[in-house]
Amino acid sequence: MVTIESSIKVRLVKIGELAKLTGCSVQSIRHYEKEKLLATLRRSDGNFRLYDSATVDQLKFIKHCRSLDLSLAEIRQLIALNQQPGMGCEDVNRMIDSHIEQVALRINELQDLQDKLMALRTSCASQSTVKECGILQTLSVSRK
Amino acid sequence: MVTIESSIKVRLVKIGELAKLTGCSVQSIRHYEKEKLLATLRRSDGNFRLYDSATVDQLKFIKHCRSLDLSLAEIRQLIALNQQPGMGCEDVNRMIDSHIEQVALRINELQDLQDKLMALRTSCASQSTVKECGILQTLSVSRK
DNA sequence: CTTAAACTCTATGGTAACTATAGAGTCAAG
DNA sequence: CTTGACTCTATAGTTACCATAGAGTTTAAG
Ligand SMILES: [Zn+2]
Ligand SMILES: [Zn+2]
Ligand SMILES: [Zn+2]
Ligand SMILES: [Zn+2]
Repeated sequence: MVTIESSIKVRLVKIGELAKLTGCSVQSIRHYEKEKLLATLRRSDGNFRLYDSATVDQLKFIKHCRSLDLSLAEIRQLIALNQQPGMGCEDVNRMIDSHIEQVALRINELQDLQDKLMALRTSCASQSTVKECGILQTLSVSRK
Repeated sequence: MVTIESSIKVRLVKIGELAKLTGCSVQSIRHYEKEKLLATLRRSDGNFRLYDSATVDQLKFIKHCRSLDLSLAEIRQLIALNQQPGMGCEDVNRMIDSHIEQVALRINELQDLQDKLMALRTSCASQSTVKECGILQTLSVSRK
């Protein structure tokens, strides 16, 4: 923790403490900076990154988005939108809708996969040899 | 297509035709070779890869496995097992079981995600501005 | 004041399973 | 024998990081 004198006193934290405050890793934070999701406004004399509490909140926002599996590109877009408070939010809605759709698609794919895997699994009688293993035999036959 | 004279005549295909026969991309095939899943037994005088029908089958096996989302490492293991016909096939069963479990876990994760996304989506009244968008507001609040 | 632990810096390489180039060489038909 | 289609190797890019190396900084204790 570092306290800097200017017109106001601001509590600044180094990257390790920011990581603890938000539950992000230090590498992630540097990565977000490289990807322009998070700015480092100050550096110490020795070139250490210093963050204020607004940045802590910004990173929490990012983390929240990531927990919903939004991509860094999508988060970047949300941040940009957030800076246009007067605009309509249809783009936000569209993004979330499309995300929901992607997730639904993926769930369906995986469910199909699961069904196929279960079917495959039943083709082996547990006490079999490799030569007679129904799983390997099934895998060797191509499907249409 | 190339026909080579040895003790037997063998029909050999180049990589492009192998790709068509199996539905794999040419790059995938070369990638599988680099990853030791598929051997190139012959080359033309000009160094083109030439494949026989056994290799076509081998690639179909790989493709079938990939359609079940088995990793290349797992497929490599299955191929190795296939070459030990006398052994018990418990390892095969274990691999499929563990795969099924992974897929189930992933489905659950995605379902959780889906629920959160739907809840988030309801927080926006469609005709809103960015400043008042419930989605952005929700994302700005960290959860415990 | 000095030293050592703990922290941070940049840069680089790795992950998985490919896709997409670039630039050069090969093959098959006309 | 030319030309277009094909193939070759090598390299970079994809995604969101993690891991490491080697160097410098900070801070607390001695
Ligand atoms: Zn998305
Ligand atoms: Zn079996
Ligand atoms: Zn697996
Ligand atoms: Zn909205």
